[in-house]
Amino acid sequence: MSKAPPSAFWTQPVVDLARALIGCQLLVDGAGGTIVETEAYDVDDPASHAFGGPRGRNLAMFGPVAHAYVYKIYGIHWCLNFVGGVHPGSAVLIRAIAPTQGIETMIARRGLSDPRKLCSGPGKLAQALSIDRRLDGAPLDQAPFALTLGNEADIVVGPRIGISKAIDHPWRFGARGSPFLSRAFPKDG
DNA sequence: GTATCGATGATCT
DNA sequence: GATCATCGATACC
Repeated sequence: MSKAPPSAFWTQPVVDLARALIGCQLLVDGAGGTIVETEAYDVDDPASHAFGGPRGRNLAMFGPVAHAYVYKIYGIHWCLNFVGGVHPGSAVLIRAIAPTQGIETMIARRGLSDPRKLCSGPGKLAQALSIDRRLDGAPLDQAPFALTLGNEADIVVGPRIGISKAIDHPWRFGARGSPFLSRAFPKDG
């Protein structure tokens, strides 16, 4: 059976954490599935909201690990991050999930029936899992969150998506060949 | 298949 | 006023 991550899981380097989260199961109020795509954002990373120190919306990033950081982007979409890493201010963006539980609920929230489009992107999964500002700073080991460790051997790496700074860091991770990724990886095998 | 663009609001200069 | 860790609709190849 699956277990919740130990505290040491969260305090490993954030890039390692992003890789380790691939294959873990994430449920929010009973809806969700297997994490198939993540990105790491380090505290000294110009592309990170934490760059420049704690202020405004990024305060949750400097809070305790194993908590959520949720923000709104482009005035429309919510994005879910997991706070973790060696230093305060780093976090992992959850970019895509393979839906396994609460699929009917997620279909209703998204207004779509194609399972490949339910959670294949940060804004999409936030809508499918009903993520919004009320979960900013919420602990991941308590309801409505339920996170359990998983295994994923075949992981692909690539540059992060949608950023304009530090674009060369290969800090995007995905389950190779998954049909639930937000986009294909550049040099997939 | 790829390219471009509008929505819509918080944050930053 | 510009930018933004996005998405979906549209136009074109």
